[in-house]
Amino acid sequence: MTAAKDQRPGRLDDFLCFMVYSTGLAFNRVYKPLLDRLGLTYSQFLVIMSLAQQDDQTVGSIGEGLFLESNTLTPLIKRLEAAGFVTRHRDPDDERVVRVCLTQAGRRLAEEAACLPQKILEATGMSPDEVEAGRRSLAAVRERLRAGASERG
Amino acid sequence: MTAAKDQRPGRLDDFLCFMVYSTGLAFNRVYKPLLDRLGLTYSQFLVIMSLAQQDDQTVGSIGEGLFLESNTLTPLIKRLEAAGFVTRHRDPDDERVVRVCLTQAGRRLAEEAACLPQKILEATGMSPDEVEAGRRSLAAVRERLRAGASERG
DNA sequence: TGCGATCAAATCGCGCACGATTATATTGGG
DNA sequence: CCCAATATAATCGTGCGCGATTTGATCGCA
Repeated sequence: MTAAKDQRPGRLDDFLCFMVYSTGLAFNRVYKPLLDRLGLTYSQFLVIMSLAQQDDQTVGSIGEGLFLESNTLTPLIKRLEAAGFVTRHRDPDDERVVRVCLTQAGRRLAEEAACLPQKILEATGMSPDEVEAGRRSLAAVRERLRAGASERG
Repeated sequence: MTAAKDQRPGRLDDFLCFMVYSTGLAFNRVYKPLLDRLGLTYSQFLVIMSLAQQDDQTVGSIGEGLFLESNTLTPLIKRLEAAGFVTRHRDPDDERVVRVCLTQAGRRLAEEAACLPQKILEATGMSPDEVEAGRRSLAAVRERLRAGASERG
């Protein structure tokens, strides 16, 4: 049994927030060598996947899906443009808006990259049920965290 | 029902990796205003918690617990030192090693900060069982990801 | 019509993460 | 004992995240 007088806080692994944080690091480390071969960072990969699901999006709508804002996305998308994977154009109907589209090279890249999440989960040896259970748990956590934020903000 | 001919990849929310990533962002956003009042970033908070659990650690042992290396930790810990929360000293028995200790101010800070994870989870309204289920799922995911990495690396 | 309010994106500064390299100390084999 | 191998931190460059601010376009209303 645990010593009754032990006043020290629990190990970091006992915190859900740290588990999310450190699992994120672990995912990044698995993705990195695979994405390096495609010339993408993980965040860039997400933008490409978002555009593959729905092309010709604005910076704002990409950000809604990824929970990021223009301060993060603008330079990231410019790097994707410099690499030849996307194009950026002001919307003629509303010059405030920038529309982002996949190039042909971007679509080829998206096809190559689309299988990565599946491949990586298979390589971990987890059952689809295990994966789905974790995903659903986290979706609930994220929803709760965001709900609290919108109450206060 | 879903259209049979829809070949597009699933939404980002269908990926476990993205769920971990975006839940990490959501956690950070909840923690940030609270940690700002203490003058800490989330990573600095983790180092303080690690030292509260076990004081007088080396940079390396802190890194083992947090899954980080000296390239990330050295500048971070120097900022904690500049803020007066920790001290850094070369170990006289092995001058390669740097030992990190909480100051009195650091211990006071740790006491204030220790309740944050609990407080935040309570504020989300999730049941302890829900939280623990998510934590365990992720622990398994992280373990699998790290096991795969050590096989290859 | 004019003009302030609003909105979208971009810009800026800071602090992580992390690969690659470097500096310094310790260890071990001949 | 010496020197190569190893170990520990530190340093450097790049790309996020993000708060705060700025730039420029659109909207609304008097």
